[in-house]
Amino acid sequence: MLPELKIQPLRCVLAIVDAGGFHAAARQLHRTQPAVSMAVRELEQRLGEPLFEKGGKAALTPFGRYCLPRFRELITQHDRLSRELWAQVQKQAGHVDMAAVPSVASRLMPQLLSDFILRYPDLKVSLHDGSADFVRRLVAGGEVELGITSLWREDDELSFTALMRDEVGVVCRDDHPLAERAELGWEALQGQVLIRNGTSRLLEATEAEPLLAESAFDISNMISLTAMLVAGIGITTLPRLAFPQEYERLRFIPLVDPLVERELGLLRPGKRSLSPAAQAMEAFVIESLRARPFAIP
Amino acid sequence: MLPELKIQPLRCVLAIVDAGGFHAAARQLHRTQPAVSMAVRELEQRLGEPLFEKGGKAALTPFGRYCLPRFRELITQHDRLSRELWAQVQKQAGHVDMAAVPSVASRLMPQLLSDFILRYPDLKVSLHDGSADFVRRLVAGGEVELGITSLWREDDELSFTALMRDEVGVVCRDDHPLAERAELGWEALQGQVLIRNGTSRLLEATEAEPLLAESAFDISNMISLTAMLVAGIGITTLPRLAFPQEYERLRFIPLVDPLVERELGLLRPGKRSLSPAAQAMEAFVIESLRARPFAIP
DNA sequence: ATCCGATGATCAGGTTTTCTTACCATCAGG
DNA sequence: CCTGATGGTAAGAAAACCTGATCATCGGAT
Repeated sequence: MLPELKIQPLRCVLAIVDAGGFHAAARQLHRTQPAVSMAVRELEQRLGEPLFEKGGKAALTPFGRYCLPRFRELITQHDRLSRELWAQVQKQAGHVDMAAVPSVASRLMPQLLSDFILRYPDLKVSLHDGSADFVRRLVAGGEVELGITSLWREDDELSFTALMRDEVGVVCRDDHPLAERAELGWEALQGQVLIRNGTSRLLEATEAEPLLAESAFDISNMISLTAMLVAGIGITTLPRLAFPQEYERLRFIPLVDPLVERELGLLRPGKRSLSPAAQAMEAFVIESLRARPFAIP
Repeated sequence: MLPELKIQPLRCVLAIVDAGGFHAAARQLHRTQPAVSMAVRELEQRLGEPLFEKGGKAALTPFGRYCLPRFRELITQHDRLSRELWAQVQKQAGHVDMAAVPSVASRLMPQLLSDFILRYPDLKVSLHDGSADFVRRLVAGGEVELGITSLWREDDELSFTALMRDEVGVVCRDDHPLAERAELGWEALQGQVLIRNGTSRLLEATEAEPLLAESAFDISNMISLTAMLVAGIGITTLPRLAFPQEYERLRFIPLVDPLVERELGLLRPGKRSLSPAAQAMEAFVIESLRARPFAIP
């Protein structure tokens, strides 16, 4: 029952009024004059009421005058929306919610994000950080679109792209007997006070697993963990990227027997797609991390 | 550069989401399913970004979720406009500005307007009143769309439809020598104190014109005029419709020699058209006044 | 496992809409 | 009375759109 207004004919009406004539409007719209005429006529009989006076000149009827500002308003809204969506698609606007494991968030993301906003100055980024499982749940639940984390459980809802290797090593104070060693095997750790942490599960299912059973502490908080290490209470194992370089007295000694590595990479929803802004971020992360040491090509 | 969004495809997207599937949406839109599919695909490649996930189910992409409320908003605006214009055309909304000569405004319009709003309960009317010339200027200037008045000068910008005859008569107090006469010729008025008024020009170019030269007063205000008549200061000539019936002591005696009449009718812009509401009023006025005594068929 | 019903996607075909080209009617100014 | 504007009109071409038939996939029932 209600007439379906199309945008183009309305634009014609505006052009006719603004340009002051059918010919001028046609030129402005890159159409021919009859096209404009017919578009208007079609619109008029759809509304059941003429918009322009019949006699020669392009003068609005009272009804036309009534319509004009309303047409203009609708077209304005349309154009605003069109521009807005276009900006999203062109990555000139938008928002990415992402998450990363703490080591990545603190050691890699600052540089990466600063490069990112250089490339996409108009995109906004929110970065959450938390344990690998936390990151996984955020991505799976759709609360963030991307995660940078280590994979530990396959999930066919999610897809993981490995990007970097991160080798596990032993962390101890500089006055520890092992501190000057260039590398270690797991036997060297036997009998040491080993502090477990969130990354210790990387040792599971390796030859070094027995060590975990001996460990006296399990500290998940990084601040607490480093405090204990600095205090010389014990040693721990950490991936290199998680090793807090800013503590001068702590040393990182690679564990070579067994060689334990975690794979850091990008976690994204498996089948579902990403917002344009997140697509940009995804490509950017892959490109950036692939260009770093320890990258997985 | 900017994509031109059409309303229908947007409506498709909403329907798919609301109905939960392409088939259901097609049913709801009275289209076939391929039509819906293609409309969406066309929209997607116009935007350069998919709105729905590819795999089987009808699930929105993040971009689709972003778009959805905006699409909904634009469609709402469109429908509001469509409904509004439709109401105007169907005379279920709108406004008429009109003007009438005082006699008409006070003697005919009350009943006419009350009938009008019964027929068109949702239309609003503004009624101005003033001299015939004032009414003509309002119509010519576009300040009102319709006037009910007497015509005295042809104007090819305006068009006049005669609707009623209104005969001129003499008005005097009930104790005046002429008061009991059933009709008069102009000679009977010679020597009387004649008060001119705004309608006296109707006598110009008739045999009675000499009377005007003798008249001592020219009173345009109706209240003042009746006060003078009631005071017995003189007599005047008035069209019957302008004769103030509510004064018991005043008498109206038709002037039959010469027979002077004014033609009351509807004045409207000549070439230009009327708003839908004014069209309704125009037809209603013509129909109403044609059905009255002294009508001009 | 297999069948079945439901989902969308795809494609050829025709219908409708929309545009263009060419021509006509009217009017104003030289 | 031409001339150069205005818009309107008609026929054919192009584009957009819709339909009907068909296909691939998936999930649940048997």
